[in-house]
Amino acid sequence: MAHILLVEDDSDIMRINSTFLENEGYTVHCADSIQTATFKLEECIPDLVLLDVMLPDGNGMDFCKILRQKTQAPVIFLTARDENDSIVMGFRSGGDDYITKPYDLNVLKARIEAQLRRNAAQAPQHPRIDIPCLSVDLFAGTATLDGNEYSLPQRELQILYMLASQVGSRISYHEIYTTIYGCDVDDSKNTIRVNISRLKKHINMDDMSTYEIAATSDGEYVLRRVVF
Amino acid sequence: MAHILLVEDDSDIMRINSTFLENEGYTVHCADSIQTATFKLEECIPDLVLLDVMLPDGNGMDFCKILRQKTQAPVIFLTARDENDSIVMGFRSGGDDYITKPYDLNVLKARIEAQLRRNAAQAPQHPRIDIPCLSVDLFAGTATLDGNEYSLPQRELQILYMLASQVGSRISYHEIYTTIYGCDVDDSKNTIRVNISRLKKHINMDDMSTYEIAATSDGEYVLRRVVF
DNA sequence: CATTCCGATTACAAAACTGTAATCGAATTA
DNA sequence: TAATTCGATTACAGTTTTGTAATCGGAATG
Repeated sequence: MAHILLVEDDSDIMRINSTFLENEGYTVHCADSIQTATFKLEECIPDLVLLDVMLPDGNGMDFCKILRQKTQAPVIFLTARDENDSIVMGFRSGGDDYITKPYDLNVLKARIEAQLRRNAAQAPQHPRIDIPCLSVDLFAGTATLDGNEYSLPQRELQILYMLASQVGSRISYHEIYTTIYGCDVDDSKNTIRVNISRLKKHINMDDMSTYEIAATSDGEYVLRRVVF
Repeated sequence: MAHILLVEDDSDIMRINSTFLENEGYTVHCADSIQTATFKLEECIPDLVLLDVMLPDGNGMDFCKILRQKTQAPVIFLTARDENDSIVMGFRSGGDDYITKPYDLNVLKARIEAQLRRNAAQAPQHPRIDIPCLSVDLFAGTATLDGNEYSLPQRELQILYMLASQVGSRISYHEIYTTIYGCDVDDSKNTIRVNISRLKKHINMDDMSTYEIAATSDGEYVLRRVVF
């Protein structure tokens, strides 16, 4: 379950909140000052921060800016003030939500859940190329051709990625080599040839596949769709 | 130099255009009908297509749609008609530009260059994570920490990519394993541990680095920025 | 202080990767 | 038909990668 860092100097509120949140299943780390909070930040990794604006040794909003260098965890401000200016400043300093005291504990819970959900939702979708019948997933190191997935070694993946990112256009072996190796050498042609050969075999690219890798007479390659 | 497929049934225009373009350094493939053009498409890989709208065996715009299944090469329509309807239809069928006859050959040249430039310009920028002092390039298979670039093996790269994509948040070894291997097994913890250990050594991550990989007591990892 | 526990690191061996070189094979030319 | 050329494929060997198992080392516990 998520870890919550609660920064609050009023001991009653602190106790009520932490008890409530622990009962809800959260792991709660408490701090009653900016100094303590800074220290806590070193040992716990909060998934969310509840931050009182008025603290004995400073302003919660200022602390929020510092906090942002350490974590992207959502910050919910807790405050007695509900002037619009204050709210605006809270968001501007990097806050994600703003709750004014007194508040209902179930509202607190709902807002916490909303923030955590939002954070979890930003699914880390992998960078990939997706064209009909062919996709290349750089993260997974795989290619899917006509429904079959193959995991490819780096060199073959890089070449297929380059070709697939410009289906139907010529790419010279020279360009491929330079992009992959950062420089060019005499024998680059052979290296690329061998790796393309391996690639074709690896992903079972044959007459039945939707795509073919064609070589032109002057050292260029093209991934092209075979249309019957 | 670029290859141009010229589809035009008027033999005079054909000759003038192809001569001009060849003198400009392009390789020109000629077709005087849709049938011939379809055939040519199999043997040449055009970087750009000049397409007459009125052809003996059909409409150039219809052919354009078919052509789009084979290549993303820009298509420039050539036509005597300059009614707006026709132009709109041309673009709608997948055309990239529209030139009305009679036209100046230098205008043709300029428009061709513009299309080719545009196509080349869409630089295939690699998917990467970029956060201060750390970047991960999935295409190149490299990571740059504090200015030093290291090329990493797939497993380490995958882990670093996951951690870097959510700096400061907890990620369980369970989640890492599942994401990378697609399933989970009993001994997943050890595998991840070992690979993280390798990763740290590989990119020289130490006390002086901007980031550290912290492990929590319940099997979670966090990439976090070290702030002094 | 001895013991236990657990995460981090290291060791190891099988497997995979990959550049280079050799071989093949079809098309072209003499 | 023989020779040649050149791209595609295969062979090979050194290196890297990687899961598993062993070892280390600090903290907690008895």
